[in-house]
Amino acid sequence: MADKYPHHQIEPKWQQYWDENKTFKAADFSEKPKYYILDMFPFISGAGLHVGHPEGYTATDILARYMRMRGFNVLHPMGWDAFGLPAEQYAIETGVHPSKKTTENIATFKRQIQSLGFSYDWDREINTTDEKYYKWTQWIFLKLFEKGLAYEAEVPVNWCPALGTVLANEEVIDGKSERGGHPVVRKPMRQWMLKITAYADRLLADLDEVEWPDSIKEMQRNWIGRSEGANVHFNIPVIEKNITVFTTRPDTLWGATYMVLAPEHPLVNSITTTEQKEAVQAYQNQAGLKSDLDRTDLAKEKTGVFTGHYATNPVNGEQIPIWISDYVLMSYGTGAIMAVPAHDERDYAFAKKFKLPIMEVVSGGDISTEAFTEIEEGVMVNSTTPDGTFSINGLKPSQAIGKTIEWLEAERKGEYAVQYRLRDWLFSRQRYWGEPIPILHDEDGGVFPLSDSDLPLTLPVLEKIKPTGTGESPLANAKEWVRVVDPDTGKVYRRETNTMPQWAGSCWYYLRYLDPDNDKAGWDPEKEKYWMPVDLYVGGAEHAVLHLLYARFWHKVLYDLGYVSTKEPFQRLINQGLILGEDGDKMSKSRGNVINPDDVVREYGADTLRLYEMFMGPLERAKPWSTKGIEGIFRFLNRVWRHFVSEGDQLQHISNKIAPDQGTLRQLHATIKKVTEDLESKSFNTAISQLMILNNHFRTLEAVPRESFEIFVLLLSPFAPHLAEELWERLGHSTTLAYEAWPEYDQQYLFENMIRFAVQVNGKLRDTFDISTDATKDEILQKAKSLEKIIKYIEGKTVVKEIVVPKKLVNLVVK
RNA sequence: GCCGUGGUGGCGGAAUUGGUAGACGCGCUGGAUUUAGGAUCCAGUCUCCUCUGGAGGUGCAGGUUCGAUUCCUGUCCGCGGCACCA
Repeated sequence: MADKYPHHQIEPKWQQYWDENKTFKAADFSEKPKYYILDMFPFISGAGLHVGHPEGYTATDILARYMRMRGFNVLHPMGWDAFGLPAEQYAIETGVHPSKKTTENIATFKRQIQSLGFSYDWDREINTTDEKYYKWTQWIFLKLFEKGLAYEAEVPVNWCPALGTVLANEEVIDGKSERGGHPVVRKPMRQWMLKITAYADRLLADLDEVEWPDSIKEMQRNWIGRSEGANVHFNIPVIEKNITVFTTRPDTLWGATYMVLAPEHPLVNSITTTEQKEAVQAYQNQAGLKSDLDRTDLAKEKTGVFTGHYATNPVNGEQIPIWISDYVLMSYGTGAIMAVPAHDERDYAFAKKFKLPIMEVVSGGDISTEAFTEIEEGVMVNSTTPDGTFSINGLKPSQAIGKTIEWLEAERKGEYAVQYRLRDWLFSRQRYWGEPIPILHDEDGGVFPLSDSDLPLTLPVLEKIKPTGTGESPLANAKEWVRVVDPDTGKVYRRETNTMPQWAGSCWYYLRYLDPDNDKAGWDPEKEKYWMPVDLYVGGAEHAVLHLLYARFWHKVLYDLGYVSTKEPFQRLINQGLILGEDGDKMSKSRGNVINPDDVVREYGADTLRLYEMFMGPLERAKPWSTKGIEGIFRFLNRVWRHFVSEGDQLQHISNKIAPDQGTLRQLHATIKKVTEDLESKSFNTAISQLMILNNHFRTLEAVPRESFEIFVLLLSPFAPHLAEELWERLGHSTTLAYEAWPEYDQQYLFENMIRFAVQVNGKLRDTFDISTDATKDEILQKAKSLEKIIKYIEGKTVVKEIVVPKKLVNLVVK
């Protein structure tokens, strides 16, 4: 191993140099154009970094370094997302306070990240659990509250009576608690909600303004789930009230043969007959145990109970039975639907199971076998009011929808409506390790926000973090903290004991990086105007919907209040794919396939790890780790080093005297072009293979001209910065190459005077030939047809078509 | 189930305004060097066949085209998300 290149010396040396010289400190305000490149900061767990983290971090680091060399003022920060479940669970199990464990874990993450030589401006490091940070998270919550976007509601949670605590979905497996296997029930509990639905239309519309992958935009659009239709009012004679349903298909009103309410619908009790009471209540209890996912999408078999009463169909006066079923969700629409089994698949399945009538109002399908749901095909039938004054018969469903809404509005039986699938954000957690919600309650149910000057509201230090047994947060155990007495009035308040979800801190961290030490404000508006928006945001695809939607929502609220100057926080977004274990499975402790970057750095060095992570394949794709693959990259860096640095530690095979030959110039400039273009398109893997090709070429030369080699070193430097800095220094430069100008290619060296053409006969490759680049089409054809192998194929046949693709191929079609 | 995404040699992958499939790397085979092993260097390496040539080949089945990994239809399988993991 003696002849391996000395990464153990080189890497710490340059990390120390960058640190001491603050090489990567980002200046607020500059003549240069700014570039804000952001990583999704890591969620801190006890497991430390795994090789999946550095994938995105390496990609952004390469681009950050590249952009500096292109003359940009680059902001590239890092911080820690450190509230959340793991530290709290650890505390419950071991008695170690979450803040202690979190501090240790952060130290590990930081050491690991720094060992990879990323060019972060460490003066901007942030930590969501730092009270100087979460003071401003709480401040934003107060802004949301003042704007009426935070409210309390009764919402079901996963309640585990045996553990005396509320569980996260993740902690519930098949209706049992992960720890102990105790039964878990859905229990309504008072919760803080954020009214993200008030921003649904803007969250949807402004997706057009950001440069994100179409697939991510599509997922967000589907998540928001805008649908247009009508609210229709059905009279319920027994209670002399209306129940409003939302439907996207008001044209099928004449086909509504029954109505379904969500089991939790507030009117269920009042419209249930005595005979049905028992069955309805049993069903309600049962439905309460299921999650929405179990109730709707995963439920193959429909269930439900008849309430015993009827509703009046507003278009024809018919009495239709009212059922309850868990495929109707209280959280979507009005919690009630009109069921049109002939033209809705779910209603069809339900009607078949409970033998309810199926009435065709759009002809064109076969409703004896399945629901017919087309709206551009088919013709409305049986759709006339009893008095004959209104009919949509004969129309296409898509035309009938609008006409029916007009009629409903005129008759005051309904109106146009837009519904979103997006639900308000359940914002409270019954946990200790989160930001305290800065709210006081009085005995009469009054809610009082703290004033800005009371912030931060810090977490009380608890001797032991343990469940309260009531479902309240462990904070409720901190009696003195919870009880607040107004010094002026003597009035007693109770602090909110719920805390914020982990998402809160990550909803605005990109703003805190702009001004991390400001204790007067979350950030300085001038700095915000200079740096925002984030020019490139890189992180895991698993955040495609939730984190990105929540952060966009907060940003828009801050925009409305004038605290930020851009409508959207993240102008460009890239999602990196998962790095899988060597066995092709997701890395996890239980599978034993986790690769620890510490081991890789020790064995091969940071540059090798960085290069390998990028060489594995396209950034966005999931790809398996390979120990053999990383050795290949290590060999490449070794070859670079050993070819140019002698045993005696002197530069070799580099000449000041010779000029580059044509072949070298062409390879060199092709490499500048390819690497530059690949960096622009984030195709890191192919950029690296091009660098390998150039190095392979260099190694065939007696000596490489110094200027050519320097260009190679600069091109390599964003990928393998330690090695590049070391070579740069040995080439006689006294300062870092981090701000050297990025090489530019010259088109003239790429020119070749001969070009290779492929010759196909009937689309099959038969031969190739070389010809001058300025050859005419006729010359090319003539040459192609004169080739021995080609003559064999066209002899005695008629050439019916001759295709010449410039600079590529000739195809002769013969009969 | 719904939404999104992917499927190319033994492996990771390359090549798409439709134009020579398999760049680069790994692995493997042979050779050089070495007391030996490792490391390093050189050459070869999609599969098959009747081998100076030819046939097949990009999950599967079709279609469009002079020509399809690329476009279209259908289908199978893997992965990510599904609102309290983040």
